[in-house]
Amino acid sequence: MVTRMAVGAVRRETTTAKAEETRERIVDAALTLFRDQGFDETTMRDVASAAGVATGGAYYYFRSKEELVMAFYARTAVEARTLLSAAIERSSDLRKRLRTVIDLKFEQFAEHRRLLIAIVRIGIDPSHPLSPFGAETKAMREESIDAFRSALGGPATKIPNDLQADLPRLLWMYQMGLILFWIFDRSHGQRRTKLLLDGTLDLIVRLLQLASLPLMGPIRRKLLAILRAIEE
Amino acid sequence: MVTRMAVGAVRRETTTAKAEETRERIVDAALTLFRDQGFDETTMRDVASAAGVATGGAYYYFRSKEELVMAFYARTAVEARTLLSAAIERSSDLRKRLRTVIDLKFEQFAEHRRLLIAIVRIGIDPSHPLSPFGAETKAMREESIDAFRSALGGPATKIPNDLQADLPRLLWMYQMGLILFWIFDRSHGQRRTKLLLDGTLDLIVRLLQLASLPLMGPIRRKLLAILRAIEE
DNA sequence: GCCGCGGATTGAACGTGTTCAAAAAGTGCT
DNA sequence: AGCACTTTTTGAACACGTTCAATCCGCGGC
Repeated sequence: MVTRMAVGAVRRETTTAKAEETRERIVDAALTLFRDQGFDETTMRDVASAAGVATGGAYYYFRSKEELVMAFYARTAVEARTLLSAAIERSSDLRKRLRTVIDLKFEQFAEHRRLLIAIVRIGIDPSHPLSPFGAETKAMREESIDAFRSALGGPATKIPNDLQADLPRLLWMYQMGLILFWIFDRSHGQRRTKLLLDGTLDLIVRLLQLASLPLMGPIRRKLLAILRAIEE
Repeated sequence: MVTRMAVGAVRRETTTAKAEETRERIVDAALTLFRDQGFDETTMRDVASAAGVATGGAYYYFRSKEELVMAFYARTAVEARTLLSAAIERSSDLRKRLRTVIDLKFEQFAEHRRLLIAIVRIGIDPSHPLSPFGAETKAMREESIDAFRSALGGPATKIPNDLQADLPRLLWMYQMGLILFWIFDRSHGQRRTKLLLDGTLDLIVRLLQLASLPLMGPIRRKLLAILRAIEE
């Protein structure tokens, strides 16, 4: 029998402590090298020798070089869970709560912009096993979406009933768009992403307030109808 | 002195007719193989032998395997220009004119979905020399945007003045989003993309009509302010 | 202490995209 | 035709991601 991790190579049921330690050494070596010299510039031979294993050593634990990047993604997801549950509650304003969720992701990613370029190249294709849109990463994705659900949960902004169910997913997609923009934003200190975030978040909160107006009803329903039509 | 093509390898000023013919043979071989068996599944050695040149032969004309894909992109862009100018004028309704522009692109791409996956992987990174968002492809991009400009030009739908300048670019970005969705749409006959196109185009035309209402003024201006802030 | 078993590790080898020095083919001049 | 020059073509070689048969290691049973 074989167990499959949320993100990770196919692993046998039993693993020794030493093996687990080797695995960690490989991830550490890889992420450090990726961060310091970039994904493309880092050789699997580099990773292996930094981790103190043979040339093909990493392939016992990871199916590919790309999968090593996903180990980073998995690490930050775990970290985010604990950090967020505390932080969200601290503000009651919807705008601020959404900011908290988004800012945390950016803080986590700040050191690893170059690494994320690789993630995007991989992840843009939903049929790739490691895509953030694919089946294999569903658990992680749902957790990220849940962050937005709890950010929406608290405050008094009235949200139309028909929007309730889909809004967290929509906001998650919005966040993915922001991250994409940020990765490729070459303005100083990613100034432009900040402008985009400030502007669009404002706009979103405002639109949510307007969304209850009768005039917006048809448009809102249309939008939701489209959204549902294109889901499988 | 060296001239640089819109999309293509660095070329010397003088080229013989025979060289031009070799170049064409390589492009033909590559695009055929890419279409029939996919980008990743096609070897540069395959391309070379199908084109009747030596292993590294293609690298005299193209900087990389990826650049061969862009040759396809360039071909369709040239083709689109002649097809569109005739087609757009035939209908006066804004919605139909936009449909014409978008449908043509999809018709051109229909046979080459697998090939476009490679384009997306490359093009998603604007710092890559061959990205459709990058500097090297600017001429092609502007031409595509122009198609939307002329689609907007004719009919009587009133468009707020401040939107006029940016709307073609916005619509082009919308089209890029659609294409991205289409590429990865695995529903039968890309049914879902069709639904998305029908739905969103409706929505866009309706929003454009609403955009002149006084209530929408602040939101419209906000949106435009964001758009301008994030451009370089 | 030794055996046998299965998880863990090795490193040579494969196929790939790409490079490059050398050879060939072409061009213009005398 | 012969020569100098440039453009084009060649194919061996390189570096990389990846595979896999062979080997090593640790542990339970005798």
